[in-house]
Amino acid sequence: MPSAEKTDMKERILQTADRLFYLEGIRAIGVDTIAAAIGISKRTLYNHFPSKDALIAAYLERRFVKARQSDKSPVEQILGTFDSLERRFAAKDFRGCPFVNAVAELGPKDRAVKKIAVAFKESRRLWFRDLLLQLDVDDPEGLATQLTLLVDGSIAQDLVRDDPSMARAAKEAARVLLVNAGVAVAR
Amino acid sequence: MPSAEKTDMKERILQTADRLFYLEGIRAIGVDTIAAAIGISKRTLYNHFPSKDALIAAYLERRFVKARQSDKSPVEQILGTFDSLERRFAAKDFRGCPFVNAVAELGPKDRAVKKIAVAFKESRRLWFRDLLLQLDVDDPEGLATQLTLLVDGSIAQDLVRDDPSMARAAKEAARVLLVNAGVAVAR
DNA sequence: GCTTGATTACACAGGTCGGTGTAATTAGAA
DNA sequence: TTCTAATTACACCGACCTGTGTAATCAAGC
Repeated sequence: MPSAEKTDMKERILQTADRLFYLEGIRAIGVDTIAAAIGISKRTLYNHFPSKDALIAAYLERRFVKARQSDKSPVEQILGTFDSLERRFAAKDFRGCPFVNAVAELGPKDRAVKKIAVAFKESRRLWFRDLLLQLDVDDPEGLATQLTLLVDGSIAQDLVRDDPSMARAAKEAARVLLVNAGVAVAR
Repeated sequence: MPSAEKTDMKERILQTADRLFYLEGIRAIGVDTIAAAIGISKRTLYNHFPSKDALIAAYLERRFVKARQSDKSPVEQILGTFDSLERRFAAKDFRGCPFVNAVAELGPKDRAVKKIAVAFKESRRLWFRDLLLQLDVDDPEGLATQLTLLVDGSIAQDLVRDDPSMARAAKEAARVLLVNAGVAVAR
């Protein structure tokens, strides 16, 4: 009973599923493909996940990474978000927001997928909002929402255009919104 | 040889394909489903379209509607875009941007789909840019890009959240960007 | 009435999909 | 060694998919 390898196997399956689901699409990748890519039998995969739906759910939950702590200033963290985005856009393995893609792929009926997608979007909005609260702006809730629009907008645009500069355009717009809210932004 | 009905048939197929592809997803809908929904045989569908891929292409091209003329002021047209968006969000048959969804569904390899998606995004950016040119702003190209980020961002957010107010948040941000560019915006 | 072209029903090919059943095999723990 | 649990190979199921072949039917123009 290799307890270490058992979790490793589950994690290996998840890693491969993550890569294939994200890069090729959830509907485009079958369980056989995932098993073959790892070099395990399909039976083993089904010993760790009861169904493909469960694997999809685990994939999305694993993508739901919490925002990390940072000692940078709130403004730097907010604007730095778009620098990170630009770096991710430039990577050739970037293919949009996995949650938006999953909702688009699986349709409006899949309540489970939509639920986690909403939770993810809201968590990022709250991350922005908490930073804005430290900046004493008038409407942190509304401004946080607007920043998420710029994030998701640049992601969607880069997905179809393959143009990482969309992140910089979003950053410029974010800067204008911050300045308009009375935040002192280094130029 | 019903020449009028022949084109009607092709249009009827396209209308049904549009509805089902958009609402349920391209991969989720088979040609049998489309034919059955119209009440025609699958053979008839294949008499009008050589393959499902051709039907998908026709569907996307039909979605590529040119921007209509308007006698409203450029500012009203720009901000009115977000009012239209909010109305579309509120409709229960709204399910995101068909081009972004198609790219997300069909993967990065489908060059044809990506091409028309890029063309659509660029046409909307140019529509914004031409309006901004009439307003004599400093950087019409960049500002037009930023406006498209707000449009696509609100679409993506509404897709997962089902929250039409995202359009209003985008409109507020757009107003700030316009004011910042020196445009006189009615308040 | 005859011709012509569109449409029909229907079977079917060839493939992929998610998921299961089963018996053999492996490897670690006792 | 012996027991146990994971993994393996592999066949198989039913469902769905895109696409085709065929022969019959229908309707309109001449």
